Amino acid sequence: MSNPLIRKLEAAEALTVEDRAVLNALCTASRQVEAKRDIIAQGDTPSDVHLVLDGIACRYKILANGARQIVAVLLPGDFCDLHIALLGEMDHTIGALTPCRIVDIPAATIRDLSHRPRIARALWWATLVDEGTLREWLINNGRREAPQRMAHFFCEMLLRLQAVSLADDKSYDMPFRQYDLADLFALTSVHVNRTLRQLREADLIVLERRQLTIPDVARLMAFCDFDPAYLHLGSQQAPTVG
Amino acid sequence: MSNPLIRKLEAAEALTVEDRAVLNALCTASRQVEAKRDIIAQGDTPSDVHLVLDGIACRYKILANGARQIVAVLLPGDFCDLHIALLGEMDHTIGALTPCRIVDIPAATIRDLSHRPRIARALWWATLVDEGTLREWLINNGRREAPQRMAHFFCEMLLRLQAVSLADDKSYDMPFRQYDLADLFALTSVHVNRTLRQLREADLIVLERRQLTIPDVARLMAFCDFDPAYLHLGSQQAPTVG
DNA sequence: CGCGTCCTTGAGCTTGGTCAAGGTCTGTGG
DNA sequence: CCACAGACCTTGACCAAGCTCAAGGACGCG
Repeated sequence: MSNPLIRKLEAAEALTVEDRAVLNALCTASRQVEAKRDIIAQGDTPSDVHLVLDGIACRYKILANGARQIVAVLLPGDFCDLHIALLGEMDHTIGALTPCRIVDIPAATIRDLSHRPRIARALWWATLVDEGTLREWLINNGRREAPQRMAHFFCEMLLRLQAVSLADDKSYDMPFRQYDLADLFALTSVHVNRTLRQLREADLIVLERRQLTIPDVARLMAFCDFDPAYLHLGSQQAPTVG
Repeated sequence: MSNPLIRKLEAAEALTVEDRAVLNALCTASRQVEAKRDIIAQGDTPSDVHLVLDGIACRYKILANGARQIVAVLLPGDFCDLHIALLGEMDHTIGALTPCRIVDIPAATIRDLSHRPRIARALWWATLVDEGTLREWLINNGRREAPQRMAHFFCEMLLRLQAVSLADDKSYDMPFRQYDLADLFALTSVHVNRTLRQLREADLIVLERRQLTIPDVARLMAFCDFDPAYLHLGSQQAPTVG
């Protein structure tokens, strides 16, 4: 099986054989986390960085008023909390949405990695892509109404899941319950439910038994003004670094 | 004059004399941008990365429906668009809020910088801090109501402006018009106006002639559940003591 | 087959939006 | 020193997207 981390980083930077060996070595010991369990909780002062090898997780924060906001969805090959290595804080929680296989990597190991120039640049690249995604989410949640907002996210997930072979042409298994969607979009689950119905009635999506199908992907993308450039998923590529 | 970029990066990583010389050399040629002018526009395919030496700018995107969302506020020492160096895209606009002094740095120069390990780590660190700020904004805009949302941002700006000596104990010049605030918070300017009045009436802020004063900083922070950890501003970090 | 988890729907409400009209402040030219 | 214009702020009246509360319904699993 190919290592999803290597697959992802090589989209940014051609790694050496040795780089790949180092990265593979990181992933030898993994642990299993059940769906809906936390991988690491806010308030912890962890010494490890967490990498998703398999499964789908999310990063979220619970506020004093009890509200939850999901701020990232993590797929195989994604680091949950790279910032711990350099910033040493954990002010969010990482929760498993589906059963996950997780690698715990000591923060010091990540800092060592940053001495390998290609890996360092690839990790920085990954951080920049994450930042771009966060910007799109801020825009999406801020300035699109519920139907377009949800549509936009469904498009993003289609492409990201395709990149890790978890989606086919036009459909994928939904790892989100409606209350997860609510906390992604800063809506309530009641409103998510009604909005999903609208999207279904407009034939923009089909959603049954946790399987999402997009009958006409181009039409859904047009509906929500989706431009995939921010995901940097490969077909269109960044300038290669000498 | 001390270089605000060096001041910022040294918060992350001790740089060598040579590192500092290289960074200083970057900043020799700067240009002036008037308030409300764009520094670089979305759709451009730029070869330069932009650094704010002086003044206050913001990153925003205008959607097809005409709505604007501001996704970052940039202070002296902040890079506007570091991602261009590695991702080669410009899907947002950078606009000057006040008169700004800007340095244009070729993307290739940034990539060269990434061969200096301390600078590379410091830049990565800066990217991670920006990402953390974006997460807080997503949470703030998503799950706090208008008064707390605005209060939270005013607290953030107080600390960030203090870090670059643009704010004193409890007040600073507001670089934002009310419609800028609207596009920061995903509200309308009418609602921003009413919410500002509420905050004023609760004696949480004083805002006159574009000068914001926070009579009781700890009280405002408590009001909006503000925790400054995500800003990673170094030592001075307790709500009560300065 | 019964229970827990999640989904669905209705009725009424609230936060924040829309539209529109004035008001204030500042800079400029007469 | 005044008149005017442009940019921004303020306010009112009304509207709607999305929220709250509450009750059922579907479905998978022990």
